[in-house]
Amino acid sequence: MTQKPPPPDIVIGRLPIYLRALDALRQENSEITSSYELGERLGISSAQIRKDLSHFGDFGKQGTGYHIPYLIEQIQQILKLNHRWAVVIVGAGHVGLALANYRDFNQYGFDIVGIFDTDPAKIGTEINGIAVQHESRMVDEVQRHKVRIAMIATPAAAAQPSADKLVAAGVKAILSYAPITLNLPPDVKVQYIDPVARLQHMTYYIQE
Amino acid sequence: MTQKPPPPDIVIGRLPIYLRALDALRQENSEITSSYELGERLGISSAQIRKDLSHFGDFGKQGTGYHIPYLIEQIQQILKLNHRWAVVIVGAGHVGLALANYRDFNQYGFDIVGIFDTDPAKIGTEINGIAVQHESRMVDEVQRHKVRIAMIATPAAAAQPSADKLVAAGVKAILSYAPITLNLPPDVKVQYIDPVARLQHMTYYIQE
DNA sequence: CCTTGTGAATATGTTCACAGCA
DNA sequence: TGCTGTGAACATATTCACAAGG
Repeated sequence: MTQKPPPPDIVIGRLPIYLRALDALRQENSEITSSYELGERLGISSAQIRKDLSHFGDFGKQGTGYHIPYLIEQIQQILKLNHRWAVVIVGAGHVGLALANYRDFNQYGFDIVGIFDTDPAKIGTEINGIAVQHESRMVDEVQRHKVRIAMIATPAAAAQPSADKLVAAGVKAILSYAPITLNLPPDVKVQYIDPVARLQHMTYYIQE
Repeated sequence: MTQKPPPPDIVIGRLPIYLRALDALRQENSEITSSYELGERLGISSAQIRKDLSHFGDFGKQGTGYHIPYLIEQIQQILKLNHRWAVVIVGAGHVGLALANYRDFNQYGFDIVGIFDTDPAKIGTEINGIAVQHESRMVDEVQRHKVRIAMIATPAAAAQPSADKLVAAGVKAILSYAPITLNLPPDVKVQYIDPVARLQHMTYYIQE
């Protein structure tokens, strides 16, 4: 198994899903699984799982399947999850607060090291043990903690300027909850989470 | 322009994004736009926008472009956004509360008509004018309000049973924040929002 | 000119189906 | 036998490039 072209982004996007399913299987004390079992759980074809994994190595054994702890280990390595990541949150509104309180980030290796806002009334309040700081402190703090990942939870109008500051301070990945398309250098990855758009997508299919 | 095959789902998923951009343009008092301008704003090729829209009709004028209010109207109609939708939230933890407080749902035509949880301590508390009710009341309330859309914000273990109850009560679309793949009848649409998976996707690309 | 709508060409993604090995 | 890994076949999605109309 060798191939020059980088693995497709869509494949990278499925690895976290596989990881999730593998974690659940481990919790159930399984040692071994197969592309068929994984596929069944995830509603994905077994062939797709095998082909996806084959981009990164030969992780399975013919006739047997995949050793769960080993495969988890490998996927974590591929996704660079074998160390913790520092993350900041921009915006301390309802979304920012929910993110700060979300325990899964810590559990999966992401440490919230700062929350920033421009509203003086919010500065100094503590969320989940982290003090809200003024956004003017953001660039310094991002550099000090070598933060590479940010979550933007500001109003739409504030998102682009905040993103620019984050990028200038060294951030390389942004998860944005603001409903606008951000303009960023090509080496910075962005992902958008837009619940309203997701609902609007589904209404198309609902019969009246 | 005629075509038998239904428009691809991926195209439906982009319509809300187009709507968002058109709304922004309208706010800036533009009357007319082009596939080029839209594409520029959204980081999408103009050809893709034209082809996407062509699945539903001839909305533009050669040499001129698209009339913004007209195109907004048309897309809203396609996505069935020309009336309001009743929505329930399952789970009154941090995520459920953030969703309940999120003003955009109301602004874009989605009315939160109920929030449900199983924790006795939460029952009766009010969020954004909506009382949290016990989950045992959920099926009745969903039927009473003819709810077709639900957002699930429960722990992973509770998500599938909740989804089953929702579907039994008539829900046709589920936006799930629980990190598991739900098993549902084919006429029920699901979308997942999983911030941890999104972060894990992006870490792949971050150079150390 | 400018911009749409669209076949044709290309690129990307998924599934099939099976050789090969435990 | 039971499962992986993978070329080949197929299906889907995107871009090209241009005729036609304002």
